[in-house]
Amino acid sequence: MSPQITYKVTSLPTTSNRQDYLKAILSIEMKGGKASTSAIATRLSTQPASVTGMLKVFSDHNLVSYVPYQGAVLTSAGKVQALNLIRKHRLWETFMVEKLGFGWEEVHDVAEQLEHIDSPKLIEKLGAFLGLPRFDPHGDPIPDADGNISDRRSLVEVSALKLGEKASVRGVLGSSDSFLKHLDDLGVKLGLEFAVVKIFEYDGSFQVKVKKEEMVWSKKLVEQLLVEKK
Amino acid sequence: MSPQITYKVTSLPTTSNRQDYLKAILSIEMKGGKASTSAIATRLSTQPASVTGMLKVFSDHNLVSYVPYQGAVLTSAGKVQALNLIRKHRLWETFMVEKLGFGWEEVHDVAEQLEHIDSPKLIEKLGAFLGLPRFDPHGDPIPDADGNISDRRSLVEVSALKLGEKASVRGVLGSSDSFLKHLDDLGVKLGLEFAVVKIFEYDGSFQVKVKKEEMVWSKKLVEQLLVEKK
DNA sequence: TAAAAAGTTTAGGCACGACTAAATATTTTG
DNA sequence: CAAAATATTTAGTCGTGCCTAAACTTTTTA
Repeated sequence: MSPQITYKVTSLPTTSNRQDYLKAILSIEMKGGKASTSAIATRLSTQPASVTGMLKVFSDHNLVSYVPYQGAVLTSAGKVQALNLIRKHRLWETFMVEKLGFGWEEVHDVAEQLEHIDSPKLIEKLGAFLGLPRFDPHGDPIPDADGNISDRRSLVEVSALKLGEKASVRGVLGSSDSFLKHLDDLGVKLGLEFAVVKIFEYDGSFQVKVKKEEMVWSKKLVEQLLVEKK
Repeated sequence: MSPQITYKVTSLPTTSNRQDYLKAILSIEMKGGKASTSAIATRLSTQPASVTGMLKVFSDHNLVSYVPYQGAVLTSAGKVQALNLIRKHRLWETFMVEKLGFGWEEVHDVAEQLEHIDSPKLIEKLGAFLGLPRFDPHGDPIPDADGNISDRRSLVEVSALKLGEKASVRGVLGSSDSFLKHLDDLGVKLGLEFAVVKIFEYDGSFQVKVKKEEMVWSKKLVEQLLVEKK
């Protein structure tokens, strides 16, 4: 019999606070920075000493690899958890804007609460209900259930499209209530597919074809509407 | 100048645990019982000593009136809070069943989490999105935003209707997944209005008219479907 | 009215996570 | 390369928000 080595099995209870730490680390890493103790502390408005304590806990549970004085790096397990939080946050935001009629700027704080609801099945069903969106209404990518994340840079404004190109609506720039209301009036929703039929150089507006119908989008509109090329 | 008397203004931070206490007290009161220390303790699976401590806190903040050894009675402020929790719980349950396709029996635990989300506007919009339902899919009444609550007893099974009566679907008895699925297949949703056109004594089934269309509901179905008479 | 039941108080504990102060390590810079 | 500046860790405390166990008090009931 070879000797048995036992690792800590008991998983770390997920508290809302710990989840905030994970998100903060991911967000620093995604911006290309190093998740140093002080960078995390700044982001969470807390003291470096508090961060050190938390990083040790995370390290013990394999959520980050942590070498003293070297900052934190998410392990794949930690990354999965953090991406899942972002997924939940953005799905809830999408739900509030798309289904409940909230303005974009109102939803962030409530989503901060909702993202801590623990029910994988709820998120699975919510995602399906929303049509498995890959971007939230602000154009930020929503990680899928496996943590895959589309590239924000694959989105362009309508105004960058050329004649004849086909695309799907994925989000908006800016967050004005009146813009979202305007889109609603026109029947423009996330996922809407269209083709560019004409471009009016004169005033920068675009004529587009949605299914069988054609409509004209103003310069202002085509500069704020994010789409994914087909 | 007359002397100033200062009362405690700082409101009690709402924690999920305290909200559970309020709900427990309301639920005991609604069943007609006295919310004694031990009754509350039993319901929350905790010790009487903990309950006493909490009741003192509540009493200091005017959520219950509490006389030692006499149990607790919700004040109107406490009742408002407790009814609001029930409203949130049942709206979320309705959302999950109606919109996300959950089976009734699956939603309680998640609703326990969701009911603690703090955003009056979210609940207002969710209620509107669901069509301001007055009953959840289980037939239990959903308090409105002011705490008014319809009477469960105003609901009857379809099988109790007489020929020619009109009614609206308000909920179901039992919680079998297959039953809900069956209703879905038939297009029977909360709020559906219909009239009883024929009653087949032979097998207990009902012929009903929904808008212009007629359909037959089996004995089993009419005994499990809760409706409100017109 | 005395024993049983119910309720209360006291004393102490635990998890979480924040903070400060002091010690230590690393990086910068002159 | 050594001092100064900066960053990090350690050590020790504190507060919140619960909990339990045990001793004590009040109310109920037989």
